[in-house]
Amino acid sequence: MRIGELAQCTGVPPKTIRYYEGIELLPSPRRQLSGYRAYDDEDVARLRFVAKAKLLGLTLEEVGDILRASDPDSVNCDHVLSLLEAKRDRMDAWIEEARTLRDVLDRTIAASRDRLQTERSGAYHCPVIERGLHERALHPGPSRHHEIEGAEAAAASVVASAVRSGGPIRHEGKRSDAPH
Amino acid sequence: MRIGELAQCTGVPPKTIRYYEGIELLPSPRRQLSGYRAYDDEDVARLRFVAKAKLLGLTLEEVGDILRASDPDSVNCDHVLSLLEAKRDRMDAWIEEARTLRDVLDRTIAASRDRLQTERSGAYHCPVIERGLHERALHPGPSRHHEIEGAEAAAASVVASAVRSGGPIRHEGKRSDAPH
DNA sequence: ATTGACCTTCTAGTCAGATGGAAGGTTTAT
DNA sequence: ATAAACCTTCCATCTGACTAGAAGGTCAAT
Repeated sequence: MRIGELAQCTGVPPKTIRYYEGIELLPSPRRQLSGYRAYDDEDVARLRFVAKAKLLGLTLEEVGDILRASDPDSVNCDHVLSLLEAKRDRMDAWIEEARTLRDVLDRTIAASRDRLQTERSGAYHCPVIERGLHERALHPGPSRHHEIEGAEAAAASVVASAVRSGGPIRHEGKRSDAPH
Repeated sequence: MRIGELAQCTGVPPKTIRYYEGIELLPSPRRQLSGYRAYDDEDVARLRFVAKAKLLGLTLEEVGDILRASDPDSVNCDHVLSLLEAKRDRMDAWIEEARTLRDVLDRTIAASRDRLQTERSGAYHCPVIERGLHERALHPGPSRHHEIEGAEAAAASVVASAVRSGGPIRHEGKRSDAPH
């Protein structure tokens, strides 16, 4: 079986398979006379294991630990289980922090909206015009997001501790999980 | 005020301030005759705003959007609020996914432990010896983490969808949030 | 024979958010 | 005078998990 077929039947792209080999997550396979990588059923099973472990939230490093520990009759399942348990516990702590952060965010939003609410009264309200007419000459200071800037220091420190410990702040970049 | 003092009173390290300037998150400040960057109170306010927005979970790009939108009388607070709301909603979706993933992980652990439990019976049980005595000759197949590999496809697909949409799988690298 | 799909290695880039260090200039205090 | 502390620019590196592309070799079918 060549790399394309392995990719096909595991859902892991060829590039990624070579990458895994490069970081020594997977062993170097035999080669055909042509130089092409030759895989067998055990490779399929191993790569499927890697893919599934990854789905369960293990990092490639953790998966590598497991594979490398699979040597002579070591207590693999215990190792796997303890890794999974550690991961679960970390996720627990982590979801907790995320919830805290979310609530602080929500409270900040509510507070800010309240403040905005008291400013604008009528139906046809446009802050731009409003400020153009009344505020400009009176308060030529820095622009209005100082309102937001005034969020309580207490809240900020709560968030800080959440963030510090590896919180859920993350930008959704382009994540192409679909193989190929 | 030079960069060190700005760093001191905002808690943002000099390197990071220069980095922010480099990515055009902060404007290039005036320079002293010596070439040193010269900051004033507005720079302090702006950098504090950046730091706080970051604490609230906005990315630098989002913060940059806000700062850049702070031009001529634009509806800044609305912009800020909608960004924060979008962030909060994303976090909600995301905590939900994390919880799903956590539960799948937990169920997998429980199921695997059950299977292990049925294998080992007595008090002084060592899988290594056990297998050495009984299993080796009988089942010379691939090692035991195929047990874990057998996690239900349904569960895996649930996790897959969680992961695909930018789930909480993340390795805690060294995050030094403490300034200096 | 030649097209096209597949394979090889290698280098380099992506995302976010910095951090480390080298080589050198300035300021301040003793 | 000189040492320490601070500043400058520039370049490289880190995290994790890939992905893109170039330049070229191999294989199956028409």
